[in-house]
Amino acid sequence: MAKAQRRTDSLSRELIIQTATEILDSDGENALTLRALTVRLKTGYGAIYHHVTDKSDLLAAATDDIITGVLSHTATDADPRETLRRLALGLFDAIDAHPWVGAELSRQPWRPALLDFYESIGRLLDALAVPEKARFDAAGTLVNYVLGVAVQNAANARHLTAQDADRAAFLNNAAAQWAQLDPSRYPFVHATVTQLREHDDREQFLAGIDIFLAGIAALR
Amino acid sequence: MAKAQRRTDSLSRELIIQTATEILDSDGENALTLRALTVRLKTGYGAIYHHVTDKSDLLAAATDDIITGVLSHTATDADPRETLRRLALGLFDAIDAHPWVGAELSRQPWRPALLDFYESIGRLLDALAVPEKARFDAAGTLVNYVLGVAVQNAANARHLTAQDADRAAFLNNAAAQWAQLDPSRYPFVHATVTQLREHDDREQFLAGIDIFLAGIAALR
DNA sequence: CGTCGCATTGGAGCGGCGATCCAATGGGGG
DNA sequence: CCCCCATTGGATCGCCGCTCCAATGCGACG
Repeated sequence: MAKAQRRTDSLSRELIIQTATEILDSDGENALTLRALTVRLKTGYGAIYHHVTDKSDLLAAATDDIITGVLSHTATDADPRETLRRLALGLFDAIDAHPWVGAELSRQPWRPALLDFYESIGRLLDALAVPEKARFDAAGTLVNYVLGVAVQNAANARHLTAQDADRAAFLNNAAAQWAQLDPSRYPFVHATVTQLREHDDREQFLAGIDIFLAGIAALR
Repeated sequence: MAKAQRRTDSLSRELIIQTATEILDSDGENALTLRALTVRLKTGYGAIYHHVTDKSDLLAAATDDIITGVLSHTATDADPRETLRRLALGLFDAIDAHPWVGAELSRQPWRPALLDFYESIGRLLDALAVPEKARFDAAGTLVNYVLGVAVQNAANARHLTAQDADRAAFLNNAAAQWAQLDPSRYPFVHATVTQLREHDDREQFLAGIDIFLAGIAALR
């Protein structure tokens, strides 16, 4: 009675990771503090650290969960190119839905979950008849491209929550800034303003995948 | 006499940025604290904040310096593909020498300096006769790839300074871990161990650039 | 059916961070 | 020559991740 009551239902690593994911999804990356976790779980620091070694351990586990989910839910197609597109798009959609995953991958790009992704890509490149010597470089290239997009997405999400404007307003604002650039110094950027305003991140991501696939085909 | 003596030579934004760059280069990303800056500059917090709005402002300025330097020192070649390779390699080398730039770009991917990079790529794609509609996607794809590599580099550098082993030992360690993976579950990764140990990041980066260039050529 | 060991819990407190605030200062313009 | 204000240095704040430890009650065991 002297001290606060002790919870009867048991805490668990899974519950902590799940709660962390909820906080990250609803309030953004830097809303995940241990304080916020203790409040939400109605517990103390010690209980959390008994199940989790680190904050980075926590983030890594949450990220692994998301990526593992993507990989296991990706259907295989007869055409390896189509399977690779689905795999990449699945990752894109997951990172689009959970932008903090992109930021975490930029900190820890070689998590076990990404190793599975890497393995999948390697096999698909094999099916696409990419020569063995080129496969290593090709797989690394694709992973790096996806990683770059992930980081980009995470950064965009950060700016969107900072100012609470929606995506359209954000793009219009960026486009307006681009339009004000000196056309003689930035002819390309200036000419691209319309496409910036109207483009779809997902489609552009897929366009990049297709450029990569076309480039791979040239290696055959 | 009552308070400490006041410096006679004047502080400046440039000096602060330069000192920050020195700390970042010699001791890594998270060695840059305001405390470390005050010690190195023999000054106080107030003096620094009088010239710099933020820590992020400081990092952004330091990053812009590095990237601007790269862009201005890249020679143009008659062949646009070669110029593009040089541009990309210049950026790679700069990020290799200053890995914290990669981490900073992952936080703020649309700094003015990167806009110049984007503009250069756009012009080169024009010179490569890439159709106007495809240029936007192609440029974005290349930027994303370079960004992904930058992030990867920054992460590798972090792990290298954490354990003070050199690069060869680090790669051998990673290769050993890969080699211990279940060959039936990870046939591709398992088969790639040798290339992981022997590969050159710079060459692999360039191989990726060439894959994308080949893919872009197919758009013509 | 006790009882007791120990895995689990909650929270006070530590050191370090970025950032703010303000009194002291001294070089340069009138 | 003097005084004003741009510039300086550091005390201080609030928040962070993390450590430490006393209290607790569940379940194994006699």
